Amino acid sequence: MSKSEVVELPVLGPEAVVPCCPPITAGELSVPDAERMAAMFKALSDPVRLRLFSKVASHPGGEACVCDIQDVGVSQPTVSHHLKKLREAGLLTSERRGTWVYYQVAPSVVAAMSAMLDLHPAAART
Amino acid sequence: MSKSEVVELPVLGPEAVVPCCPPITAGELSVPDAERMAAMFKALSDPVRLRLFSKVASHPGGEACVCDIQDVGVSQPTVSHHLKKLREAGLLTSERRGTWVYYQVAPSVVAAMSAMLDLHPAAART
DNA sequence: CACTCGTATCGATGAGTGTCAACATAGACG
DNA sequence: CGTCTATGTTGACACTCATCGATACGAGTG
Repeated sequence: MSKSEVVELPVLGPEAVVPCCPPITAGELSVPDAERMAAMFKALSDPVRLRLFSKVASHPGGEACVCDIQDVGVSQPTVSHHLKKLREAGLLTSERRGTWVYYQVAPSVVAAMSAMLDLHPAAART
Repeated sequence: MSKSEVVELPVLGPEAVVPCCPPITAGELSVPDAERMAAMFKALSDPVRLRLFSKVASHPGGEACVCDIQDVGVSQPTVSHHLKKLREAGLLTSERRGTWVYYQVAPSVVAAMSAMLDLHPAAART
């Protein structure tokens, strides 16, 4: 997991949601922070999207072709629609290689959630 | 309704949403797990709810009176509606003490998120 | 008991969302 | 070029949701 240490800017739009947010228990969230965090949670608030994200994340290298993950019980346009939403939320990135399109977990997504939730502060400090 | 009993919600069944879920990167989520996790994320996918939750969580003892947190820019019925949703999602619990109603962060909510995200596995395995 | 304050519920409404069928686009291959 | 496969886009529809005003309930207080 050495590559996920990098804090590079992925190919996100101008309104990427992921890089954000103070710990949730540290104090009252500001309105902009709350909106950013809510947008991120909203992207994961659908069971189909969650399963798609999970399938990509659990694939070797955090990368998967659409053809590998599209069996989630909904039609192909719906899969494409959900993948687009995950992309717009900054949780996934996509790349076309030949015939197929591959989706990757955006770098430092889980780490951003970790910071946001301020988990195990004692362990994190030491 | 009883006096101090606030546990009569018909919507919140025996299975609250929070206690759940394998790590998100460990493998493909099962459909029931995805639905549970999505419900939890959905409860936090609204900026107003996120700020309400944050206000409760950042109060001393993880507890706050509604009167202390209801200034989030929406009307009082809307605040009540959002608090109800957070309650139904298992993220908050409520208790009436005299005139005021106090909301607390449900135990092990953050820990559940931690397990779900598979953060700091060494520390989380305690 | 009447009045007031804090909180929950109801009903309505406008905005948003998940889903699909149909169509469009892009690359591979003959 | 034509065609096949893999994804994305569009338009429509049913459904959910966030919000509010009005109202009800519950607990103190005079």
